[in-house]
Amino acid sequence: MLNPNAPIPLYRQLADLISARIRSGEYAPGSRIPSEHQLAAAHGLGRPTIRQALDMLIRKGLLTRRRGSGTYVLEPQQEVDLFSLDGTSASFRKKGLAVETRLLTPIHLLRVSGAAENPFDGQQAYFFSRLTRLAGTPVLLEGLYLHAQLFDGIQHLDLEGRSLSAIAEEKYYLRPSGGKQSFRIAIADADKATLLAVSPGSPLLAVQRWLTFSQTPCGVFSELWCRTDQFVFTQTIGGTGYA
Amino acid sequence: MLNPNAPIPLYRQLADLISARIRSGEYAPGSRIPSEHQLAAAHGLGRPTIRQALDMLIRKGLLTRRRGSGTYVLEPQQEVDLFSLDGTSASFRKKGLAVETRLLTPIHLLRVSGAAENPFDGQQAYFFSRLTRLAGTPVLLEGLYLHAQLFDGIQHLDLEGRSLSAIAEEKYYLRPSGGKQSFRIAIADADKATLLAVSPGSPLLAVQRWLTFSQTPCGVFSELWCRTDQFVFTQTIGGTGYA
DNA sequence: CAAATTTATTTGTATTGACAACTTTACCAA
DNA sequence: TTGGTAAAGTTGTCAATACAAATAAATTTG
Repeated sequence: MLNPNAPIPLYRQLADLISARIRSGEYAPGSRIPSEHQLAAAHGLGRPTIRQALDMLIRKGLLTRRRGSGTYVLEPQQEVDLFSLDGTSASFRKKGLAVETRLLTPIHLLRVSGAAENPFDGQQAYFFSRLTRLAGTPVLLEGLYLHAQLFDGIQHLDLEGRSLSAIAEEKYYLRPSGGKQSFRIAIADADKATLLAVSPGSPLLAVQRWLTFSQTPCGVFSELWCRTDQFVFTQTIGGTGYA
Repeated sequence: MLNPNAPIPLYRQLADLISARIRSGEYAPGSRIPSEHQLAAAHGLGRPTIRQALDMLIRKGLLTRRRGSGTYVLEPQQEVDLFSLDGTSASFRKKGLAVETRLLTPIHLLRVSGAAENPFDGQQAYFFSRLTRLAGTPVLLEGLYLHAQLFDGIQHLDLEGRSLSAIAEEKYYLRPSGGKQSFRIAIADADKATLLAVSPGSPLLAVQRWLTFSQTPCGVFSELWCRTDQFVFTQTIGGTGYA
């Protein structure tokens, strides 16, 4: 089972094993996993090593500990999709509403200019835009800029029907390490009014987002224009970042 | 210095001591703190206890470790204030703009009713409201609801000039473990228009926020109405949550 | 003097052991 | 049957010890 000669430390291997048991349903949400002493006996490890493994999973939000009682599996938390709508489209799908996202501008490399807030100003970046409809009504317009070197070759991939965060993680091994976002009320110009089916001059929620990757201060910059008369822009906060 | 008979565990006391040394500048950003063995000798503690203290500070983003080299103080990161404006007021202070926050409604216990999105609906909760001015112009109106049991006795504390997150942490040992927020465009009614010095019917950014504490699904619910014509509502994302 | 090697230092992993603090279960008396 | 107490079980804190892996400093060699 656990291999002391492998380069991966034992506590890590155990965390992965327990994580797999959670994922497979062997340790169901709400259930209590074996005690630290039991796990130590079962795996032939010391209790501090068990605790290190469990500490990891607790920090990832998979488990919680109750002193005197045991260690319990938490309900799965929805992972925040920072590339787009966050929890919003998932909650709409739960309600059975049709969510449809279509590319407006296919992804291509361009030189960004005259956009002071865009971190790629004066440089090349990949750009694409898309429109999301909710039960047929356009509700979200997005423009995304991707770091040219980090996402080298992405224009050859098919973006339709794929989550950009999945692509970033699976193809480029990239996970955002943090970022910044801003919110303001923007007034719809003629183009955006047409795309979002509102009157010119209507207020739209304008969101800008800067995503940081570990070695890159800004790897993704996105701008979203939302019709909050049609839906509520919701977002999960933090998760485990404040424990 | 450290008191083994105090109810606070030694690793916690040490973390606080090191944290205070960082804050006072004794351990400057970029500098290396004493080694784990040195700290153990200096405080008469075992190394695992030292490591527990340092682990805490590393997770809070104050320190970083380099194997074979030592433990270093990180540049201060702006801590997200989830109780209010996030990074926004700090960035305004940096620009030398006067930020003034005043209580409108003093904190008191009330029974919440007829507010479907308020998690305290049908229950008692502490409530207070405040107005923030930027260079004299009202820009942010807030209403905050606090869990009656979690914040027992808070009405006796002076809230003026104190950050609610500092109070929550120092007085109640509470840190949010996560939460949810929503954004939409609201239309200013007469009251809000007066308070925020806009015309009735003007669009305002309406933010709702639900903060979770470890044993309490919702400990703090807040509603904010922001004039984004006067400032940009910005927010740091995640930080260490995705590492 | 520069490069290579060795030594010292420091963090990373892992162990056995002990006691404290809290929760749960079992048992007994009213 | 209910309430109180004791025992058992479990996590939380803390220790001493040991070796591995990486980095930094010192020493040696060309």
